Amino acid sequence: MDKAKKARLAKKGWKVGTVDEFLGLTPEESAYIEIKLSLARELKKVRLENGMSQTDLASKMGSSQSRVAKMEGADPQVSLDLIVRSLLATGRRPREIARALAK
Amino acid sequence: MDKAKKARLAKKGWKVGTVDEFLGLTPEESAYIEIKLSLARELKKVRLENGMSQTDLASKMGSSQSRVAKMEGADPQVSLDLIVRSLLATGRRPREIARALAK
DNA sequence: TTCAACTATGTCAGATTTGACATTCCTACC
DNA sequence: GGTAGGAATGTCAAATCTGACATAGTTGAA
Repeated sequence: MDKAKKARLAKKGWKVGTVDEFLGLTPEESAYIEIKLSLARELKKVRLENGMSQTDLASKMGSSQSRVAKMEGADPQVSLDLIVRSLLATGRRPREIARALAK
Repeated sequence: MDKAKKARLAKKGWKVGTVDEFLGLTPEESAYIEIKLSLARELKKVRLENGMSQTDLASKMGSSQSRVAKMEGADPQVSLDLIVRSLLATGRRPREIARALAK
């Protein structure tokens, strides 16, 4: 089982201590994941605030529903780039993205 | 000539108005580039503060000198992911990255 | 329950990004 | 001049990410 799979399991509630101690992540790795999770949550929040479905957002930014689902789930196969671009597509400005990043 | 090439030229001083009006970028595209530029500048700043060469940083994060140069130059062929991971590798924490992102 | 809308998950071919390498450019010092 | 260390640029095969699709799971309303 690779880290990606482990991370998905961990996300589903199979967490005992902190994520990084369970997975044996370096501080950099877990910080990276935290950033991704923060932005993923922000994306979902913004989308719902605007009353959009994942399909709506996908077409607005030229992507697909499944990829939006993966973004919001902070899937390891989704880049920070894509999440940031999605936030920008919803109208979020860099400053707001910055605020969300470390939240 | 594609946008990537244009952006590289623009960076070299061939700028008249704002970057986005010269290149005909959408607000989202230029916001994305601004973010990348901000983090790229931060990376260079942090590296120099720590007295490291590009080669030093590259080996510290398992990359190569040329890629570090491209990160600092906000090259279109470099992802935000890589720049963020580099910043984390230098010891920057998410909150500090957030502050740099919109600066 | 059935239905419909929405969301999650897995897969894949094509696109993009990666580290590595070679090469060139730029200073600064001798 | 020459030499050396650092930085920029271009290229490429391998790795990673992407949109699209199929499919399965979830939710809520009738």
